[in-house]
Amino acid sequence: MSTTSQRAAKVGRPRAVSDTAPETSPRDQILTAAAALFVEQGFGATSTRAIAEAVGIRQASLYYHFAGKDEILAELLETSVRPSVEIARRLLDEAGDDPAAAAATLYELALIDVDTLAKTPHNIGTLYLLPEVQDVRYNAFHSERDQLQAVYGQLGMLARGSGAASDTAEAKAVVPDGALLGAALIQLVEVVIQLRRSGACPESISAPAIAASCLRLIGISEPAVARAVKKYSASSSEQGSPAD
Amino acid sequence: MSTTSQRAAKVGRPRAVSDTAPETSPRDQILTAAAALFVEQGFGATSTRAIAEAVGIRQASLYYHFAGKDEILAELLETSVRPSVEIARRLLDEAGDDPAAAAATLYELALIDVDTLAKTPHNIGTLYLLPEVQDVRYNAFHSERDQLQAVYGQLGMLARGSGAASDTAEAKAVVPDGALLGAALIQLVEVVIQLRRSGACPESISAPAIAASCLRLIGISEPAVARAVKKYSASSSEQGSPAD
DNA sequence: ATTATCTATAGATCTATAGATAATGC
DNA sequence: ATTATCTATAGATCTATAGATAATGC
Repeated sequence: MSTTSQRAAKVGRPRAVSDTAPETSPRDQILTAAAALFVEQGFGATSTRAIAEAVGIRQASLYYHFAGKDEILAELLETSVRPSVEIARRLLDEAGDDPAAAAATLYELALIDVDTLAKTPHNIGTLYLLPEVQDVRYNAFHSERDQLQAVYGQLGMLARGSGAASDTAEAKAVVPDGALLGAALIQLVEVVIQLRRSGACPESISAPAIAASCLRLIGISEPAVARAVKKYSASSSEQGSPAD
Repeated sequence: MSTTSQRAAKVGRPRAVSDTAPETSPRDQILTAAAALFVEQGFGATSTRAIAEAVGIRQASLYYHFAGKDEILAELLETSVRPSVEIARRLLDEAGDDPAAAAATLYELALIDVDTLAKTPHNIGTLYLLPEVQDVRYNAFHSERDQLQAVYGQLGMLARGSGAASDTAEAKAVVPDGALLGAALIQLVEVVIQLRRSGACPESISAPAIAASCLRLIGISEPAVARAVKKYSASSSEQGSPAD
């Protein structure tokens, strides 16, 4: 009897309104509902009551799972940035240090991040833009994000190589350094956040076009861009391809 | 007697705490204070009381100047985007339609916008990122911003010309169309918002490096980038240069 | 006994309005 | 008379805690 799928009897007092997603943990239900509200209305404008209502529990019940709104946001930020950082570090380790290999790796990283941001529910990347996130309370997130940016900067500098724009002294003034390059690359990847905000559906977003734009941004030649794309395609067809 | 600088006697009941910036209109004092708070703490997290306190008036007195927080934000958004749109449209009109001229114009536009965003008090560009701004209430702002983005897209397409990346069918898949190009260019220009957020002082930001990155992004060759920069420098030394 | 909810509520806001007041302008 | 402020406050929140309750687990 109890071995059959008996609707997973749950501990604790039942909810006043019945759980619509009993498979999901209450914690995740809260995170999901809060993410949607934070993204649509902003953090400060979202009340604990609104989150609780969206989940289908009473406002006070939130505090059993989280100490407050801050902690919900902190967890959302970290769980969304951590996988990117891990991938970025792995790719940087594996990357060859000749420019062509670095360019292919940068293309792959951009492709993965764009794809993730494009498909994530509720356009969760928007959370990075909330003014409240600047608070020291979210330093753990900032530190991870800085690492991600550093990887973008390093891959960009490696891929640019010794050639490219640094030929004439005149051009040198208009070539970004590593820090600016990292910031610019991440910024370009995150254009997908703005595209989704202005109504683009995830399928209409061309991750390859954005990733290739990252390569152009660092100042390598168009043939070098094409070679990097091709190199990535060749290596990814051996492994499983993460994005198309 | 009354002709001398007599401290500009003011109509209306005096403030409880004396005005620290009597030269500025109360309306502008409110806009400035609100901008700083919206950028630091977010819109929803900023109370009318906090704005009033920063100005040095009572909370209720705000309502003599604005119907509410919404109207303050709406005015901040419009007054910050409108000058950019006007400049963009003027530049697009004046721009020659050969790729080299368009590239120089795009460089100039990016330079001006980066410079403006870098120098604006309180990093006001952050306001564009507030989730609350998506509301229909701010449609006037969105419409102006869409126009700005369209100009970036058109200049980018013109500057790219018929050559560049569209050579091979393979490469074509990774070339952005006009809409994506406009979004990407604006996004890249706005990296300056993020740089300032992470503590960069306005002077440390290289507007030429960012503007040149915009040119690379569209996929023109490095010599073509250098020519566009040079062409801009030549034409701007006749006129007054807006940035450096 | 433990768990996850509930109800109830105190205390602290926050927004927006009504009406008074203290200047200048005429 | 007009203007720009003020004081006071109603009514609507919102957060966080205390303590009750209704399940399961042992």
